[in-house]
Amino acid sequence: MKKKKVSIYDIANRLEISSSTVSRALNDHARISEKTKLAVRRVAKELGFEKNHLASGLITNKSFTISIIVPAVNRNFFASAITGIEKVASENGYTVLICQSHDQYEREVKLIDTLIINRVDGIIASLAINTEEFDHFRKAKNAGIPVVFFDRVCHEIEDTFKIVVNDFNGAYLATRHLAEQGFKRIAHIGGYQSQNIFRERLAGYKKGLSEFNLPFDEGLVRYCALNTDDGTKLTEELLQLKPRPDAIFCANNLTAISALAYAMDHNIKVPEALGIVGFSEETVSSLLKPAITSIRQPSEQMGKLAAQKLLEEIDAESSDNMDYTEIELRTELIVRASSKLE
Amino acid sequence: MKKKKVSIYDIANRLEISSSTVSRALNDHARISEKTKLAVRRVAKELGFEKNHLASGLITNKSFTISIIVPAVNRNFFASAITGIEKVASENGYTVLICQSHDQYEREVKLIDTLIINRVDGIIASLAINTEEFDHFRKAKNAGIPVVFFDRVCHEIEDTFKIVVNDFNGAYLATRHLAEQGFKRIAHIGGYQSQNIFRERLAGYKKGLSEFNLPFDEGLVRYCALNTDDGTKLTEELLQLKPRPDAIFCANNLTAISALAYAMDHNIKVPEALGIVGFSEETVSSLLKPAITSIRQPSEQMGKLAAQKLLEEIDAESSDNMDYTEIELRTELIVRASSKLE
DNA sequence: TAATTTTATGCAATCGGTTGCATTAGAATT
DNA sequence: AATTCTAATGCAACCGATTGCATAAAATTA
Repeated sequence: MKKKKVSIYDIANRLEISSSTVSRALNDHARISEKTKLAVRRVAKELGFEKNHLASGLITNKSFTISIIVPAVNRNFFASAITGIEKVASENGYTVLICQSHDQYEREVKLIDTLIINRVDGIIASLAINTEEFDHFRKAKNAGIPVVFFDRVCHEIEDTFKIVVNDFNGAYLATRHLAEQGFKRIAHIGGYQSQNIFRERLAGYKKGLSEFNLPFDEGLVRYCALNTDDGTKLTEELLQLKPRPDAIFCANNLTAISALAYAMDHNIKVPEALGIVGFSEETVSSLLKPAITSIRQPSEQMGKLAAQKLLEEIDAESSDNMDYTEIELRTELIVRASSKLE
Repeated sequence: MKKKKVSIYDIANRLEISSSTVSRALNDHARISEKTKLAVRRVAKELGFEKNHLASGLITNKSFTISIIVPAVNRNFFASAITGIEKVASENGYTVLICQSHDQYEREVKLIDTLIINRVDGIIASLAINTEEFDHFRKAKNAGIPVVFFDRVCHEIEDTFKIVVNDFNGAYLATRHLAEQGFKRIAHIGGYQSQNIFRERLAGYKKGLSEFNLPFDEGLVRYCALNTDDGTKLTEELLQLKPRPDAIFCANNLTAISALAYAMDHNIKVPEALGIVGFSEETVSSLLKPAITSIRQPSEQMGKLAAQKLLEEIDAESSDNMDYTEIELRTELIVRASSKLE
């Protein structure tokens, strides 16, 4: 049984004033004298008063809770984004509800429903890999709940902030780097093209190729859910092609790691016989032998920005005058052993 | 601006009955006729009614929210425990609030305060590595909020459920395995001994040694926070000893991965010149070359159990008749290349 | 000193459900 | 037909904080 807690009425009784005065004093209302405010604060502290958010939320129609929906929390990129979001949120007195879609569209839809019912004040989301339809987010918007997308964003809904990195450029940097190292047949393990970011990464890959006059060959490209199983299977497929590709640019890091594992299993020397570059970093990227070259994304920064934009929108009186820009951050190429031919 | 929503009063008006009847009908109260219930449900659906949890929570003093506090969400063990907790929680209509202590005692204390203020219905926690004092958890208990510990548990507070694995046995299995493979000088990178699980793992290690008549040598043991930096530094220290250890049993997986990385950097062949075994699995454990032998923990199962026990305690009228057992699950040795001499 | 303004506080309704107790209508019993 | 019982529903208080409006007290002005 949860204990009864100290309420503003207890403070009011003790000081023989009304509860409205206590409420106003605690909220630092201008119409309350300094003397009363001090007294109220003192007694509040004395009794160990803690505001009941349920009660104030009921009347102000706010929960001071925002929610994050990500595919999975155990990927480094999302974990650091979450860390960034949490920092900004807690600074502003918000609690953060973390939800995992496990990259399943159906779960994402259900989660949004739950969040609407629970009246969260805002939602930050990165789409499940198979989400191609966005009515659930529109439903949230219609319920008056602001939505901010990051990384895997939805362009179909225009009145939302979007925080992305320059995926095109990142992929271009990665591919160019491989070409500069002298690799000639550069394959690509990409994500399903339903997600914009993976289309961008494919486009950047193409640009990287063409800049070095390397032909784009659809046969060297594979699309998948970017998990380890896919990575292993598709690496095998690619490496059985004749002639064999001499490098792979992977659209995420898990597939890059599985590509590396596959190569080593089959005595294919990395980077001599196969150059590998990944996208976004895992904690272990630098620990693997050879360490994996990768595109670093400012994940925590993205999280912070997403949270800031969301709070901005929550605080705005009406969302009519919102300037819904898409914010694009820069990526960085981190060269490690898996792609360096010297 | 959040939109006004349909309330039970809207349903009551439409049907020209009282709000209490609507409330009871929706809660399937025995005293309401089937006919009325059906009508209420129909209209509720028609109008798109969604119960306001703030309002009902205010009066029932429940939030239908439970919270998890873990050191970090981006470790595989915690991520799967969270997944387990979420499954059980959502089946029972609870929302899960995930918090990260980032392995810092101070943050853990703050988080608990926030949770108490937010009136969560229960807390599931795995301690920060430097938590040696538990008043914050007692405070939660005193506020009437049940606490369940898992993995890194607190034995000082007796009236809580605790879900653990047999750390002693896991460590014993790991060490015995190394000894069986013929390794003679087995070192140990352990966690700070403030945490019970790391004391257990050390004890299991000792038993494994003694069973094979290998002497326990304090000089071969190091204690740390078990992050990658510590792992790298301490591996270096250990490998510079003369005579050099020929195997390392690491108390977690991150340190095992860094030990492997260090060895490969310095041309020390694994497993021939150095056997490595870790504790608990990361997604990449099996992808590394050589793949790392490890102790597998039933992490999702632990999460499920923790959630079940917590809900049990929440539902119990008074906590007097709770049977606070410590539940111990089994670990399993997964032998991979990093320790197999053949 | 009376009238007016300013400042500080209280009253009471409200948010949206829940619940103990009272009430009504209808069925069952005598 | 009168009485008792039961099933179904309504009344109204309540959870704890917020807030528009009223009012009292103090300060200022005429």
